[in-house]
Amino acid sequence: MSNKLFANIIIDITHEALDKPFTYEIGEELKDVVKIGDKVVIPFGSANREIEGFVIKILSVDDVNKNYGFLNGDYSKLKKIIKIAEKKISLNDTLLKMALFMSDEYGATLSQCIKTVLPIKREIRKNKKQIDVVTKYIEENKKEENIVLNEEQTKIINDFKENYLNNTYSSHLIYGVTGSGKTEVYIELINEVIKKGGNVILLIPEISLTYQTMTRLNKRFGNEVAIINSKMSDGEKYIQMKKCIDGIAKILVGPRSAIFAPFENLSLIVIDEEDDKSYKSENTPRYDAIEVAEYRAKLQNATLIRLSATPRISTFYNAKNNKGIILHTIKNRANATMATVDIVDMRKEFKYGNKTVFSKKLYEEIDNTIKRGEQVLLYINRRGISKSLTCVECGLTIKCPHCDVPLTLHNDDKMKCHYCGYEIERVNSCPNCNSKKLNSFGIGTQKLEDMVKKTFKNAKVLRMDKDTTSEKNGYENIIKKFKNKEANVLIGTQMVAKGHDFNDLTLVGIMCADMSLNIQKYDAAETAFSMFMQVSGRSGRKKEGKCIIQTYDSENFVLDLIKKSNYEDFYEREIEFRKEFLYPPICTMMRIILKSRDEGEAYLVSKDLANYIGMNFKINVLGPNKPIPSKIKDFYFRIIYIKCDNRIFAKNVREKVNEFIKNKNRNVNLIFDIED
DNA sequence: AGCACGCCGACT
DNA sequence: GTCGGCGTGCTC
Repeated sequence: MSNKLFANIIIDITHEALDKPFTYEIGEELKDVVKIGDKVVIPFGSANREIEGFVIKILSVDDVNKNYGFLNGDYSKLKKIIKIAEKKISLNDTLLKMALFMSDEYGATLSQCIKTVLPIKREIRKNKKQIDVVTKYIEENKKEENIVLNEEQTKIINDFKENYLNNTYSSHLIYGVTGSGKTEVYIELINEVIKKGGNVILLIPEISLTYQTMTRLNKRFGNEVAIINSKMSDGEKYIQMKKCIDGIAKILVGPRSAIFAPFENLSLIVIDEEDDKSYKSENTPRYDAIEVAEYRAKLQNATLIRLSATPRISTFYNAKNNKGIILHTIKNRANATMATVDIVDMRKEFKYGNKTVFSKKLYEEIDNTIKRGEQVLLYINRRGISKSLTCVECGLTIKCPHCDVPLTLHNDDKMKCHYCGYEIERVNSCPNCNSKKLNSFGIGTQKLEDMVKKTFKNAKVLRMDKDTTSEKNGYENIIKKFKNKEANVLIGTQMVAKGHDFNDLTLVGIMCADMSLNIQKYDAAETAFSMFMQVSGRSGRKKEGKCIIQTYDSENFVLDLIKKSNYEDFYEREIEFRKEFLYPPICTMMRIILKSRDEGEAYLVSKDLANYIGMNFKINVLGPNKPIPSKIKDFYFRIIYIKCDNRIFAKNVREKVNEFIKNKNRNVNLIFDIED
């Protein structure tokens, strides 16, 4: 009787009011089976419908009496666990702690955070022909690479060996220009760690760096490397995770979700290209993988290393001001030359009668580069400049019926919504005034491809964007083709910017810099600066290279500093701006996003809420505003920004805001996003 | 989230 | 009388 066991369970329903543990009895037959982290099936609610939940604590009779004194030993009010749900990767103590951390930090339910922390979402069919994807990288790379490290690289490695890789937490930034050999440094450090039996997580930006990172790591560490990415199936992911749990793999490489690797003996977390935007999740919980990495490194006494040529402003600020990050600088460009940058003013081009998308300078350089047998990369920021259709007579732009964005014209004569996938045949007359005079504005990757082909008859063009990389190896295939010189012009969006070394790539064209510079966000300059630095860095890795930036705003300070390729001056200017107008990292900024099926409701409740915050807290409230886009998949959005002194204050506001909305009982959802 | 309970208007 | 609309409240 007295040796009954109970379990605290987080149920798999995402609702504020249900975001707490429920206590169930563990029946006699399950006593030896149910463990912390297990997924179980339980009866819930008056109808006892069967739902799933995670065991987060095992309780004795005493524990239950303490918490449920009113039961007076009558446990019949507590229901029993039905069974254990099918086993997958289970939730260990470290993962559970990370889930709790994320729930508290980012204001999502614990149930959502537990699901985020577990890499495999669905049941795995026991298919015997599962392939270990790592082998493909090994097969492709049998040749050895001879690496000679320079003085700066050697010094950093020796420092780490002596001081940091000794089983206590410390946090570092390795800041070095493109081509300064940061990769060689972290490979050496990984080597040191696994020699001592430690495990390593290496975070890389989503997809784009996978291929080159894996080929290099496999050369050095063979089958001790495991990998995950979002294009892999659950079965493929499972194989990789299992290798980590069984100790076959010592290193897990992957995007932000790889921070949840099931390693017990984690000693090192490396974050490559730490300023990459993909480390911050855009879905609930809106976690920053670098913050989670910091938490985990502290928890497991591991060393945390970030690397970048253009670190986040906040990272550099914390490193420079001794706020917990140790700064290491590599000054030499060890194995690459620097491209020269030219800024071309498109207003002048237009004035002198050039109405094409290529400035005279860019035209000539593309032509010359192709003639020399070398390669060209054209970068285009697709967001906002995709080809849309507008009526010349009444001014109507053809929009998606479900989202507040124009439909984009594609070559197959379809019009597509880039937010929800909605698709129609190209319309021939204006749905508003029936006019046949529909004009397409803007230029996307496809149109640019057409123009390049038309303008340069020797051009062999490859295009890399969402459409051409959707299949599993789409991204890698394009990179390989370009490396093999099957094409001499590569056109692409953000995804072409990252880390590839093409020996014969000597010209980079940034087609329209203004689209990145004019984004209405406080960190637009930061994002644009790193993007341009990265793209221009693709030029002249092995030979002398050029970069041409086309803009309507040639006096912009960001472009001037790109020309000088001076991150530190950029940092100084940017941090002054953040201080003057109070933005992170000087303050903590929280975005409160209201989401509703009803536009009026979104409007009214957001006004109410902004008012409430302004009345009750001494903080800066901005908004409510309509975000861009303000409607996605038939949900309407409003957004409120608040600026606080610190994160604790922001979290306190978040709690009160949740309460306020709950009591109002209105038909809106809240999403929180914290930055500092 | 999803189900039951309960209080009101409408109806064979 | 009684069927069913949805507002309110609870779930170990």
